[in-house]
Amino acid sequence: MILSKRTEYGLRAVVHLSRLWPHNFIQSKDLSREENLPAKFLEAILLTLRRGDFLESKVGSGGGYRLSRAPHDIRVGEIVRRLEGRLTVKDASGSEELSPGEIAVRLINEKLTEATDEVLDKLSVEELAEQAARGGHPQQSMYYI
Amino acid sequence: MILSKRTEYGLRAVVHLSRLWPHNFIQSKDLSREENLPAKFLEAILLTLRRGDFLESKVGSGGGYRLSRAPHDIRVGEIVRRLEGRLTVKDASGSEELSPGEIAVRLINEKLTEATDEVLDKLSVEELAEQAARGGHPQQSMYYI
DNA sequence: CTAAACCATAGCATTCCAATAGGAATTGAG
DNA sequence: CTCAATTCCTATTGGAATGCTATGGTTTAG
Repeated sequence: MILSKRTEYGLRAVVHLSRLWPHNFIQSKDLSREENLPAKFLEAILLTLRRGDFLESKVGSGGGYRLSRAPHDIRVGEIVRRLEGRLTVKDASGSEELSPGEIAVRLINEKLTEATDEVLDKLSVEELAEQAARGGHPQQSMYYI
Repeated sequence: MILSKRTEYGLRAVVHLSRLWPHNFIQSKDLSREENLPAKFLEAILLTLRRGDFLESKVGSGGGYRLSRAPHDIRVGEIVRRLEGRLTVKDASGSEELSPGEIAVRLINEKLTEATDEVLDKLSVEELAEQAARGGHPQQSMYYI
């Protein structure tokens, strides 16, 4: 159940971008340096995210990327599904007679998909970035200090 | 979040085997025919499961496989983890300083692992086989008819 | 005009996956 | 004792996916 590098880098980029929101653009090259990600690979990933309407870009000299929506309004699941490119839906082959074993597998897949989707959709990019900034702890008390 | 063929076939085999429990052995060849699985590939998978102590085997003429424990006592998660061969635990690299993005990724991975493990460990092989036999519905009423 | 940036496609190296090949070891049947 | 059936074991293959790079086009600020 491990994420691909593509998804991993994409998430890191998005988390980084969410900390700049809603201020101005950051350039791919700078982002790759600051997050220590392979430059050209990152470019391709950012492009995918732009096509998925998660990013806005400004072309030309002085251009760059920024989130197209508030981090609060982006579910982590949207990002992951876009990058992972999993359709998962290759069943639905209709009237085939399935053996109990095949049904069992379908059942497991459904349960897994449901569980992971819930995890990923329950969490906004804002919440994720916040938790990560706190060092990985879900909800450090606001009232401490 | 899709299972590998290896895991899929393994699950189908285990579900099949659970319906024979606790009676006698079934041979790899017959199992592959009845569940329509590639013979040699299945052999390798059964071997893995045996090494994982889920199956007992009898060698030689008249040999075969059977579950080494009651279907009630095998969690689906055990099977899947064995076949999927996931270590997932390649972090823990100690004192490295992680960026927020990296922490975010680790967080997501942890949440996903937790969620999928819960799904898979909540379910015994017996329950899975039963649900599959009913056509995929979790708990058809016992009291109907 | 030109340099800085995004946009786009093609390609490469490596790894992983699904499956097979070929045989060694073991055992039951006759 | 011999033979056939069966599990056990290792190696290998073909193909796809992954991770990444190369190259060049397009747009825009100054």
